[in-house]
Amino acid sequence: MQNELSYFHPCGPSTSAEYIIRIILMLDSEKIEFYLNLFKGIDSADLLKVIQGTKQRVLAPGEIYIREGENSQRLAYIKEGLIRCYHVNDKGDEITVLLRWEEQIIASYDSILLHKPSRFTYHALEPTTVLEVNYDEMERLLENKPVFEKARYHFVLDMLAQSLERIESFVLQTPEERYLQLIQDKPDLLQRISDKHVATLLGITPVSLSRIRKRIISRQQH
Amino acid sequence: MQNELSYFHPCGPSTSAEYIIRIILMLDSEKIEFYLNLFKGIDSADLLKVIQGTKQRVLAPGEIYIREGENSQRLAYIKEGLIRCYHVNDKGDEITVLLRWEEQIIASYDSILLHKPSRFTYHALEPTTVLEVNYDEMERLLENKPVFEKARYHFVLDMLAQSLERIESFVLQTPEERYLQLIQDKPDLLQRISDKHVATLLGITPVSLSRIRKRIISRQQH
DNA sequence: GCAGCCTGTTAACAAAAGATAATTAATGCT
DNA sequence: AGCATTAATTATCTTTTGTTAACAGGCTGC
Repeated sequence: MQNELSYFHPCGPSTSAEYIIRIILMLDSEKIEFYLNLFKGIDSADLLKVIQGTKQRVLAPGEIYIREGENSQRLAYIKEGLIRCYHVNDKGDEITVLLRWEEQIIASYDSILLHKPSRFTYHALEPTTVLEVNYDEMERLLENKPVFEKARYHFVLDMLAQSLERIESFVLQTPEERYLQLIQDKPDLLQRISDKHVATLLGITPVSLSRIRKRIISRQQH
Repeated sequence: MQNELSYFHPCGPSTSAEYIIRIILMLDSEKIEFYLNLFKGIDSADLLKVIQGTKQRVLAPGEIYIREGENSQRLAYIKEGLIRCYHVNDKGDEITVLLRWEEQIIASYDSILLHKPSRFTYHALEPTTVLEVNYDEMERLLENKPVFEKARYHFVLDMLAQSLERIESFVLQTPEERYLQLIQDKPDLLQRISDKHVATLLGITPVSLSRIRKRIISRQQH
């Protein structure tokens, strides 16, 4: 990342447009997609600073991204792969609290939203590529920039809508209905992760999920 | 509300400070609390416009505030009382999806977040006083005002933190644990609403909640 | 007062879920 | 290939929940 930009010294640019064009030429399309996603229409000088602070990382399957107890300010866009956020209960079982995949944003919401150490561990389930920024730094950098404010508002709004939908599913649906909904909404997910992670995500045990699947199949045959 | 401000004509104010002071003198303290809550530090001219668009409403117990199918842009601060958001399932049972009380904000998130008709009905459970604005109007009025962007970001961030906490409770806790948590976090709530509403809020049936209570009591005696 | 309505409790039964353990299938590693 | 590890299924048993219905207490309206 740093390499890509080392050729470019931002000393007195003639116009904003020139800035943008030169940056874009240096970046691969995935990264541009990421920035446009996060900061639609932001001022180019600010955009440059953000780009300079962005790191690309590749996580191996099983690799921990944010550890429990850590106060991580990492905000990452998942370019490819799958990240699981889990909690270890008293019995030592890992409970999946959140799953995030390509084109989604991941962060320790304990640290970023509540300013406290993460109660969860975040790790990759597949080879995962993320583009990461430091939230604190970025916020300091872009404080009082209207476009940034708007961008992050819409980002949080989006997460809120998703969260409320998930709450609804717990209140209004049975575990079986939640499972059927999931395979409808994201059918490839079941090929990618183990059932036990799906189970805890749905709020049930792996054994129970296995029975639900059996029930569904026997109903189809009938 | 309209009355209180009809004496005041904003034609060429000398300073922002003067604006603010004159408005504050005309308002009762609860309303000021509301505005400060929503727009910490906003420009006084904008604040005035928002105030002019704010209505105070009193809802009788049982009175519907937002009806299912409605596309309501109401964003309300609950000054006093309790509003329940519920869904009627195929069997005709009402399922409580959300409960909001004094000092909280209530809105149809279907309409405001997703721009579609509300799938839920919102109604008062107690005599309830709300201060309401039209979200669309307000957004148009305050577009590109940095302080407003910041305020609404923090408001949504707050709701997101609450939502994520509730999701956690469904994934990590049993119904009984959720119930115990609720009476710890908000003990007065149980005196104010019926058990059946608590039950569906926890994702269980009223019968089941009754049994949970019995179990807890018998365990205490033992 | 009384009938009707609603709420909460209890009972009885069916269905589903949790816990545990054993078995089988799949996967990875050397 | 063979061994070890992990995941998924199945079985058994216990616990919990859902469902339905009955019943008691409280409240309301007439």
